Amino acid sequence: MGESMSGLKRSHMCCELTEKYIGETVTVMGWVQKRRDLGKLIFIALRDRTGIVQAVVDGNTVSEDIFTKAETIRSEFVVAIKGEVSARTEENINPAMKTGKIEIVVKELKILAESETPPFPIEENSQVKDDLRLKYRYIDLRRPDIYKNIKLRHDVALSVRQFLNDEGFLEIETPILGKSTPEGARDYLVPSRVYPGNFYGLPQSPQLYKQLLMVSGMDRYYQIAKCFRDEDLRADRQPEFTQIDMELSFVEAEDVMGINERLIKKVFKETMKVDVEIPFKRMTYAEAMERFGSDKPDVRFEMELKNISEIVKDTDFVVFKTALENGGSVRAINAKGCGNFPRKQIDSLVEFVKTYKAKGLAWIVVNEGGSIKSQISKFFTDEKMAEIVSAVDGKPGDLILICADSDKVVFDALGALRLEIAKRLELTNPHDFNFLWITEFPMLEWDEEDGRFVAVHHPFTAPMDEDTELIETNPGKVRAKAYDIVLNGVELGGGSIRIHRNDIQKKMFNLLGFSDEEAYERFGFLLDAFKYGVPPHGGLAFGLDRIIMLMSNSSSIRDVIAFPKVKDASCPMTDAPNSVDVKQLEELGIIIDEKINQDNEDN
RNA sequence: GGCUCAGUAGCUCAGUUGGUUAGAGCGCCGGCCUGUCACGCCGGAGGUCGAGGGUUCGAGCCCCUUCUGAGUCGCCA
Repeated sequence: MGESMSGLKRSHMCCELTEKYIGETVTVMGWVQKRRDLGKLIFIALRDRTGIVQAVVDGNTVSEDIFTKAETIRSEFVVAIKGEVSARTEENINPAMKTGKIEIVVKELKILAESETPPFPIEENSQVKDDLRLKYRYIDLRRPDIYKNIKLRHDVALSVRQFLNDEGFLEIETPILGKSTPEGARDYLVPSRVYPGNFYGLPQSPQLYKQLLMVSGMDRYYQIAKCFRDEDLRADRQPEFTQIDMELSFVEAEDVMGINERLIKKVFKETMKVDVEIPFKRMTYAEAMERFGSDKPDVRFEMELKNISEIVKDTDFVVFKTALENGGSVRAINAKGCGNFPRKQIDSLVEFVKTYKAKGLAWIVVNEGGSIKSQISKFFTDEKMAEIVSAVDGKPGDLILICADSDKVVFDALGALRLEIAKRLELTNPHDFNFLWITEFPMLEWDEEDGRFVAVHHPFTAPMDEDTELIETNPGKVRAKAYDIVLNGVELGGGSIRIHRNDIQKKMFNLLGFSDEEAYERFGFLLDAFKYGVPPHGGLAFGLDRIIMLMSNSSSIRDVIAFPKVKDASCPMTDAPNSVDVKQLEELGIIIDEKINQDNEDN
């Protein structure tokens, strides 16, 4: 049972205490990181969110009552300590501790709460498995590295708010209970009690609301907004996540990008003391695909894709020939210095690209002295082989990897392979922050499954002025006023200038396969709003979690979210989602399928 | 939904060709210790080897099924 803290008032956080407090009486409260009991002398390492300070209980000078109490202390007990800050003698200084030059000589000690032995050690660089950490997340959050991430997240959010405030933005909340708009990601649904059988949709983003706020004349809006997507999880994807969401009136793409460059510069400077150079590099979507096989390239290293279709176009090699005949391409990357990869490693690269639907990889090793070894050399003359090697600037010791297929497969496979090789060779430095804008995205892409165009960004993205004509003639070629911000190969955010003309918006919906009636059914409120004076506007949204993940060099987004979910979107701590009372369901007019009930029991 | 990897003490892991009573470090419990800070020394407890089934004289190890977690592909306008 814990003692009352009455009579004691905390005077300092643990790591506030430095040499300048020597001689002062202070009161600190926190968790016991460690008790080191030397018999008649007991050291207590006391921890709060600022760090650890050492307290010492001297059996010769302290009352027997306090000493006995100190002997019962265990890890993670919550204690209050009042005592005098004292200098450590030279030989007792601990240079590894921020407070290592001082210690608190205990005068009063209260055990405010006892603790069971924690299920895993509370220490930095924990190797404990994720599910256990998440079941006891409140303990996991005591670990300094996770605390640092949560603190960094706070600092970033604060810095963002200050910057946007200075730039004239209003922070405005938008509804969580909204209208389901099943275009794109799957919505989370919330049943309505008042209208049984009807549902709210949780927002995938505040997109429509922020555009309406522009119609309202709010001029500049931002929100640090929770968003929800009912799709499968990944290391960098959670079902609920946070966006720094903004929208501006009377702006062009350049204005939005400019403001966000300055925002990033300020945030990195203030929270990380990192200088980010602005303006960021720009690259069109087409260039990014051609050079890196990705619309979010990691440009910290080269290993660029080279199209060698022209060189090999007359080949009899059936793999290349088929790819080219079907309108695909043959492209290569040069893994510099990897010519010594053992066969097994090359085989594993071949297996790797199969994940991306590539049928295989051709490879060429450039030997010392310039001769080459390749399983495809019998299909090509020495001159052709030399041409291929020189196309990717092959030098002795290099490994050239070639993929032939449809452009999509080649880009996917080689784009991913490039990253995989970089990972194996440790070519990237996580402390380099290499920002990049990707621009001129295609507005639409053809969905084979649905047999219709779908919006690459979203249906409110404006086409580029010079491509407006193409909407009628060649929709697939229309480029959008859309821009993504990419950091070290991770898509941090994206935005666009929106359509602000009703006629173009309707055309867009028609292209996406909606009749006027269907478009009205879904987005009528937006189309109506646009009748009453809509300013040209555009905006952008950052994935806050991903930014913090990269800033903190975390391997998963989970490490920067206080209470994240695991892979099946459940929470091991609270056991959400859970079944509910029949009564609750009845009120909502919901009947659970017998088969589902059966499945749940079987599990 | 597919593929890959993992699951052995509270935690992190080892466990050989299938062969005696399943081990280590840390942690935990008890004792000793006045300068520790990865405290030290002595002693101790702690195991449904994820679960179920099978093969075998014998299974942590082999086979099948299944559960849990992670990564990834699909998916994520």
